[in-house]
Amino acid sequence: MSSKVNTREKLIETASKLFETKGYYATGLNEILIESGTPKGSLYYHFPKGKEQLALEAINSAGEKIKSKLESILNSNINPVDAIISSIEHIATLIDNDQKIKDMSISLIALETYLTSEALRKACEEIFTSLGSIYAKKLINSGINENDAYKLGDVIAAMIEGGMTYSLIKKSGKPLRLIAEQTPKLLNITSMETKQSN
Amino acid sequence: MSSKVNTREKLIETASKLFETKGYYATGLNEILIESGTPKGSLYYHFPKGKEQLALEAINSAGEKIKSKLESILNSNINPVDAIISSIEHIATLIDNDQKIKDMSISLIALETYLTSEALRKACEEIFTSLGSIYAKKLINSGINENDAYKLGDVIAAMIEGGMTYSLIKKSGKPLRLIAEQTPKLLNITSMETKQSN
DNA sequence: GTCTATAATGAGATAGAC
DNA sequence: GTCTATCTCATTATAGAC
Repeated sequence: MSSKVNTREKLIETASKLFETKGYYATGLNEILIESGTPKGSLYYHFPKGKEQLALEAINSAGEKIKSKLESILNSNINPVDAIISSIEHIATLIDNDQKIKDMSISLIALETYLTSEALRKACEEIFTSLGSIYAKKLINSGINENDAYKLGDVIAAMIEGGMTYSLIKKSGKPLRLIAEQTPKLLNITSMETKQSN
Repeated sequence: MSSKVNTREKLIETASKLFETKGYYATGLNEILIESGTPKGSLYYHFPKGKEQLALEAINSAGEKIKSKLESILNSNINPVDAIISSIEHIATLIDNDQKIKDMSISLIALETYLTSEALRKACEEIFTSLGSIYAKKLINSGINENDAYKLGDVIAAMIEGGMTYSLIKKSGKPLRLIAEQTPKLLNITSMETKQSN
């Protein structure tokens, strides 16, 4: 039962949480070390390239969590519109209860780093693309044609990302709930168009 | 012709640009001073409370620019749907040409500071609220009822904010253009509903 | 009001013992 | 693989001459 894997994982876990909530530049390496109970030497053994390398792994870890959580929520509703709406309301509830981002969004670290680190930018880009695809696939399952579905998936993903920013800054899930309320308009027209041709 | 006002304004201007693009924590006071050609002593004369006070004024300055720019674009189209679409496409073009935020979004500094500075959080919240209202007022002018208009205004503002994040990270105006393309669906239904009762 | 020098702290990173 | 001591540099902020 060595700490071979655990130390590394614990570091990524802690870094992921702090980078997501406080941001990349506001989070010091020392803070990550103290909160994870790791000495500095171990960090540089596991992540020789330092903070940026740790951030890359933290972003990927956060991305996996966000993606799998979204997929699981979407899968609990057969109807894609209901599924997407409840995924939005789920985040709104999280923000109302606990006033910060945890396994919800990488917007902060993405905006902080896209100009300074191409590696981190690309990691964030891939996650954003994946989220759009997850929404798109749910729509495809309900009969919307692929082209429309991928367009809508990206629009929905971006809209929710913006909604999270609004909700966090306003300290209220309301902006997200307004988005949830308007979402059917975005989806129904497309699904009607495809169904009209039947 | 003293620098009484100019030094102060120049500092706010420079800080505003750097905070918007690089972020609050990644931007050092020294960087602001060098780029604006101001000695450190002057900064603390004009902003005794230091970086946070400067940031507050920088956020408000950026907010005013963003708001007035949006209003001017929306006013150049009578039709509210066309106006909103072209405001989105305008930002998309800016991002395609110049790969960073300038007088477009305060999302970055908002997400960086909402947990650590209530003053900055409130400043950002006010701007987000104002942007929603600007879209709402354009919709009200076209006959949409006030209640729906304010809901839609916030949704549109949040959606565009998320679209900017997506476009910046993807280094492409495409996400914003997809949003512009889908926007009529969001707006037409409401406007149809209100017009159907005529 | 302006400017320079400097303090005080904390950051990221490294060296080397164990 | 782990841990500690330390280096270097950049940060925000202050003191005091002009």
